[in-house]
Amino acid sequence: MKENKVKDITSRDIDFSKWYTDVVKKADLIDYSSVKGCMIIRPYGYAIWENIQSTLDKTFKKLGHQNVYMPMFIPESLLNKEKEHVQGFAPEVAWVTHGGSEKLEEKLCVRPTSETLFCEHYAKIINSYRDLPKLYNQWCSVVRWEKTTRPFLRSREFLWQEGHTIHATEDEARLETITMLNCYADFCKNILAIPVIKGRKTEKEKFAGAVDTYTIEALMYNGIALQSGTSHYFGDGFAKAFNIVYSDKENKLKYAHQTSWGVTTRLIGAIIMVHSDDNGLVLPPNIAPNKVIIIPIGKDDNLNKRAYEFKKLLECNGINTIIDNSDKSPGFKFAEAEVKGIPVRIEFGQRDLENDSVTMVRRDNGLKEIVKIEDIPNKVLELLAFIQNDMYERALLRKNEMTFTAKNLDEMEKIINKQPGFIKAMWCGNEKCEIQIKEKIGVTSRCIPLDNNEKISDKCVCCGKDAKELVYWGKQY
RNA sequence: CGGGAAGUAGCACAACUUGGUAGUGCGUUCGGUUUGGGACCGAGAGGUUGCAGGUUCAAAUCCUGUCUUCCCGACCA
Repeated sequence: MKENKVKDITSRDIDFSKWYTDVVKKADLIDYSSVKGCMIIRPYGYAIWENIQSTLDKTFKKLGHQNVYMPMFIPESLLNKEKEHVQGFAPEVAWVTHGGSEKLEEKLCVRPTSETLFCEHYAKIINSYRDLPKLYNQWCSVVRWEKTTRPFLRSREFLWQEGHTIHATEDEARLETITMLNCYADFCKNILAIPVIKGRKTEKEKFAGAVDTYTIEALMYNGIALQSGTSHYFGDGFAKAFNIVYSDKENKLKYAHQTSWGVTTRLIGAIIMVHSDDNGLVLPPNIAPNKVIIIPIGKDDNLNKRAYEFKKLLECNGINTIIDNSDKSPGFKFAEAEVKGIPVRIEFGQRDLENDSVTMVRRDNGLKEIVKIEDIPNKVLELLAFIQNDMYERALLRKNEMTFTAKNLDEMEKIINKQPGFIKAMWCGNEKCEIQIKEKIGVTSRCIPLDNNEKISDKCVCCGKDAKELVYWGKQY
């Protein structure tokens, strides 16, 4: 490996946690605020979120979803309507108890999630099968009073989207749940270059109030798993609690079936922990706010003029480009561009121009290439596609390398002591084993994979009784 | 929420042990010289030492509380 070119970033192989916070700060993604766990998302960090948002929003709309906005306050009585749901969220909600100096008659919870608000609304607007389905989504922030906080991975307020849909039948709702799970998985793969495991959560790990919770699980560089998105099938549980009924074609009253699904700013944490390196952020081209940075070397006016020409040329091809023509030294600019993870750097000086060429450098692997000026737009387009693809392939390879199998607890323990990662192992389906594995080995069930029928063994990894399912286990953020 | 560490200029740190009114480097501003991997010279600006109490003639320094950050656990996207 090359020497670390960036000052003040701890090596990720020496102290991964420290490295993560260093990158977050040095790339200028966030600043801390004076309230614990509440971060200021800086312009560069927010630009990444905006890209995530706009890409997903288009996909949602293509699939027929509409955006709405729900209030941020939930009356206590409303939150209390669905038992499991309250129990799951009550420990971490923030309450508003006063308006001005007046004590409120009923305290208001700051939404940790909006199921109850959507349900209350659906109960009002749904009467007939003709009113179904409703495919709503909202972009907003939610508040969960976390004890331990980390930028992007766990903050007390975070940005997300929450889709809430309601359907006439179970089949239709289940299809929606899986459709959205696939939508997230495809987004991670194609846009964020992050491979994920699609799966179902165990009873123990599922969302409070859900019949089934589906998840996409990504593996970070250090082998720790990150739940990166969830999609829930609610059955008619919420419909019963909130009395959401409709008249079907035979004029019989029926309960509706619901789903909800969401991804959060945590995805930014995933991008960092999957792709970035000791020189800072590495952004997949498809999500990078700026795809190219042009750095003219020297202060000749002509260099500047050419830089703007190149920028214009690239932007005509839809490639966001910035120029660094400050009077910092070239080395400084290179390092700065690397910390920020800009996928392609174009550098040129008088020497290059005399040969009608520029130098292009890839952020992901540092490879340099001399490119003829006339080839610039095509070459950049090609490079961006290569980078996107290579970043996914590298992440996939690393995920696969860090995915192990175990037939019994001893094997599990050996694996986890040597190198954290995903551990595939069979499970009998009994929650007692799940708890025991967590207590003894320190890993939790991540998911029961959807598209993997492998049989590691006939027996449960924990109790040795007949195995029912393959489970991905791992340490998690 | 438990266990540990830390908070002094934008950033990294020194001064704290032994109380006497804050310093270094980087950055920043201005002027100049530079430019192919974090340039150089000169001049300047920037601080009620996280906050609140207490001890004292006197507190960055000692004591108490509190807030924030980081690390390790338990809980969660």
